[in-house]
Formats: sequence, structure tokens, C-alpha cells
Amino acid sequence: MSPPDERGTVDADAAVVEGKAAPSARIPLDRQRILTAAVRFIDDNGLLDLTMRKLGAVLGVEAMSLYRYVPGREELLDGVVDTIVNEMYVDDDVIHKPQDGWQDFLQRLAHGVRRIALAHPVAFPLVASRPPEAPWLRPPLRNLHWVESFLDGMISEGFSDAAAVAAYRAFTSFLLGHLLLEVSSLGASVGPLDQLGSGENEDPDLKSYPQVRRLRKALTEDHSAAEFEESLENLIERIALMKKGS
Amino acid sequence: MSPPDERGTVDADAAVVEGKAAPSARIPLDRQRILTAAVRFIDDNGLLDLTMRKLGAVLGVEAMSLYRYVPGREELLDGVVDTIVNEMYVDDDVIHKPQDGWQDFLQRLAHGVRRIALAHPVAFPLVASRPPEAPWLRPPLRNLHWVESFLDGMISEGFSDAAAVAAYRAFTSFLLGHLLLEVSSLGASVGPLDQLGSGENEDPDLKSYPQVRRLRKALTEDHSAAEFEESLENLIERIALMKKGS
DNA sequence: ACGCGCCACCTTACAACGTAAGTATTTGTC
DNA sequence: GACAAATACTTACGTTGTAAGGTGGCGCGT
Repeated sequence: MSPPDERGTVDADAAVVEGKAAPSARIPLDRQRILTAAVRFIDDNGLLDLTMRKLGAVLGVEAMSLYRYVPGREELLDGVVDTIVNEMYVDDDVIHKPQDGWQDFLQRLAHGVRRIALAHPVAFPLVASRPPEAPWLRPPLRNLHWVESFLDGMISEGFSDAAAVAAYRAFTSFLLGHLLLEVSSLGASVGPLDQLGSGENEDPDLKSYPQVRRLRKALTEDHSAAEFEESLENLIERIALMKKGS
Repeated sequence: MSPPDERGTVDADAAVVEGKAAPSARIPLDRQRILTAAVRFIDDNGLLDLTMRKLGAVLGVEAMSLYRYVPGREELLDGVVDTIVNEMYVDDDVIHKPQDGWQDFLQRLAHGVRRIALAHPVAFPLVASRPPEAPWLRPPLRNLHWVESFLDGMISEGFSDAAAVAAYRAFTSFLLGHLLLEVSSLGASVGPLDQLGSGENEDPDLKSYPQVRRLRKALTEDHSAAEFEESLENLIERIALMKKGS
């Protein structure tokens, strides 16, 4: 069974015979190509459907070929997380050093992370739940580069060491809570691949839960964006107090 | 090794004939026993090591026997989450209706959830990342009973509908962020079972990350408890504003 | 030009997993 | 004891991650 191979690589000889130049039909499958394909696959089909064989198939390759570039599935997922986190680097709105004050710096950073979360609603929980390489690297800002940027930025804006660290911890915890819940309400989840049928959900017997039933509409409404903004402002105020109080 | 079973069997009729307890060696494996065994197993060995066969073995039973009480692994995990969440019900410090003001109510609730998270550091991320049955049931307060308690409690304390719902959302997002990071720093994770060797981690080359290296000690220090307290107070102040502003 | 090694990918194989289907064994009731 | 129901076991299949080794063509030294 030959799947629809977009980048037909398989029978090279047949192509050669047909006289076509076939200019370097062989793209030799590097690590980054695998990783971005995996991100895409997860966003499309869910984490639980991502298997080495299926990912290989997407890339027009057998499963074992992936092992030349990735030690195993677990490390693949680590790579996926890195790939996603690194997307912030190419985000023009995210700056690496404060230019218009630390408030602006944090605003851009927060919105950058949020954009990533919303761009990968299914994969984002991975960023949150995979263990960081070091215990002081907390999700979702889980690589050294970002932590360094954060601390350096804050300190250059007059924060004491202790205040910068405290701000870092408060900032990550805020981001994680908000974004995880926001993507989760988008129907994403680490666990089950199966979309829940997209059928309009039956009400479980809400008889014994009058408030929930009464407020159901309000509970369903999505104010995530506004809540994010508001909480972020509050957080920034708190961080301002940390700065002064240090 | 017989596990200490707190509740014997269904002693409805047997209670009448109290002559001989007749502890027949066969305790017929009910759903709750499976679920609590699963929680224990996850806390001990990690999520990824929990297989139907191994869980069966722990219970002295073959894997397929579990299927009489649980539809499948996925649903087992849902049951695990429920079991964990329901632990709050037997927590004496958590009350179901405000008695000394809503602030006290929220404080008790928050600390109850935190106690659960810390009691099950490995399993807790499950509570956070598994999709709720309805989109307005957000982790970690992910069952109808708690949401009803929350809303009812707040409204009985004078909150408007809108304010109660807003408080609910802010509260869950706060809890999730803090607790997930707190248990994650405890070495827990959804993903890899393998404890990372417990070896003192080598420093990855921190040369290019001077701030991180300089602040490493401060970053490693654990102030989770104090931060939780402080953030919770702040949250409660914000919720007080919601109450007035509605 | 020629062979040879290396590189990128494929093939095969295996143990462990979730679980459908069928079978055996205990338990409760008369 | 006989019989039905409840409970647990056995077997089997397809899928997974991955260890081990095979294969074919490209590039280099001569």
C-alpha cells in the first residue's frame, strides 16, 4: 500500500527511467523535519495517536529510520516541546530585552506564550506536563535561554535578584494556569485522542446541581482573553510591589 | 500480603448474622478497590508504568478481570482522577458551605486541593490534564459537586451570578498554575516513568547564561508554600473587588 | 574506472500492551 | 447436591516501541 506521498521518494529508479531530471529527489530527513512533522501530527491527531510508525509514514519513511535522528519516543516528545517553545524566538512581537519598560517586556512575553499555546492547543499540555531538564526551569518558559532573558531583563530594569526570581515564579505560574485552562476549554487534552463525538453534549442530570444548571450559560461563555488581560495586569502590579519591596 | 481493607464487603444482610465474620479469602474485587490500587500504583511507579496487567497483578488478579468493573484503561484513568478529587470530601478542614465568610471558605478549599496535590504528586497532573466531562468543569475542581458547592457558597455570601462565575474561573486558574508547578518541582510528571537516576544533575554549560548561573541557588530554593499563601491572598482581594464591582 | 566503505534507510524480530471472545470456577439459592 | 449467576482465567489478535542486522547507492582514494 503506497500512501499518498507528497514528496515522492520511494521508487526513485522509476523516476530516473522516465528521463526527468529528478533533481535531488532525496531530502534526507533531518531532525528538525521530524520534529515539526511530529508537532503537526499531534495538533492534527492528538498525542495518543502519535506513534513512531505513523510519524514515519507521514514522512514517507519506516519507523526505524527515525531512530537515526531521535533516540526514542520519549526524546521525540522532548524535542516536540523544545520546538514549540522555540517558536517564540521568531515572534516579532516578543522582544528579548526590555525596551519600553519591564511591564511592556512582560506583556509581550506573556502574549507570545499565549499565542503559542493557542496555536498548538493539543500539544501545549505537553509543554506543561513534561518534566523540565532542571528543576528551576519551570514550564512553560522551559528553557535556559528564556529564563536567562527573563532574569536579565528584569534585573536590567532595576529588580533585585530576589525580586527577579520571585517575579519569574509568579509569572510562570500565572501563565501555566491560564493557558492550560484556556486550551483545555478548546477541547484539547493530553489524554484521549478521541474527539468526544462533537455531538451536543447531553446534560448529565443537573437536577441536583441547581446553581450549575442555572448558571450554565454563564459558565460556558468564553472570556479567556479578557481574563488573561486582567490577570496579567494584576500580576504586573504585584510584581511592581515585589520590585519596591525588595 | 493482604492490603488493609477499611470497608469489608457489602455487609447488608450479613450484618444480621454476626456470628462469624467468615472472612472468606475471596474478596471479590470491586471498582473502588481497583481505583484506589491504581492511584497507589501511579504514585509509586508513575503513570506510564501502570498497565492493566500490572495493576491486575497488584490485586492478585489477571488483567482481563478488571474489565468487569472498568470499561478500559482510559476510563480507569478517569476513575483515578475522580477518586483523587473526591478525597476532598473526607477532609475535615474543607467545608462545603461558608461558615466564617467566603474568604475562609476559599482558603479551606484551596488548601484542601493543595493537600491532595501534594499527597499525589505523580498522579495530580492527571487531574489537570485529563479533559473534563463538560467544558465548564475546569480542573482541578473537576466535578459537578464541587462546582455547585463553590457557586452556591459564593452566591450565598452575596456574590452576584456573574461575580461567582468569574471567581470560579480565577480560582481554578490560580490553583492549577500553582499546584502543577509545585508538584512538578517535586519530580513528578505525566510523561516519563523513569526517575532521572536521582543523580545530582550535571550543570549543562551555564557559561552562556550568567544570570541563571549566578541565581541558581535562589532559583532552586523552594518557597512554594509561602508563594501559595501570598498569591491566594491576592486572589481573594481580587475576588473581593469582583464582588463589589458586580 | 573501479572497488570499497559509509550512510541513510529498510527488514525482521520480540516482548509488552490493550482488549475481544470464550472458558472455567466459585458462590448463592433451593 | 443441582443449577444459574457471578466472577475470574485463558487464549488470541493487532499494535506498539525498539534491538539487531541487512541493503543499496553515493563518494572517495587509487
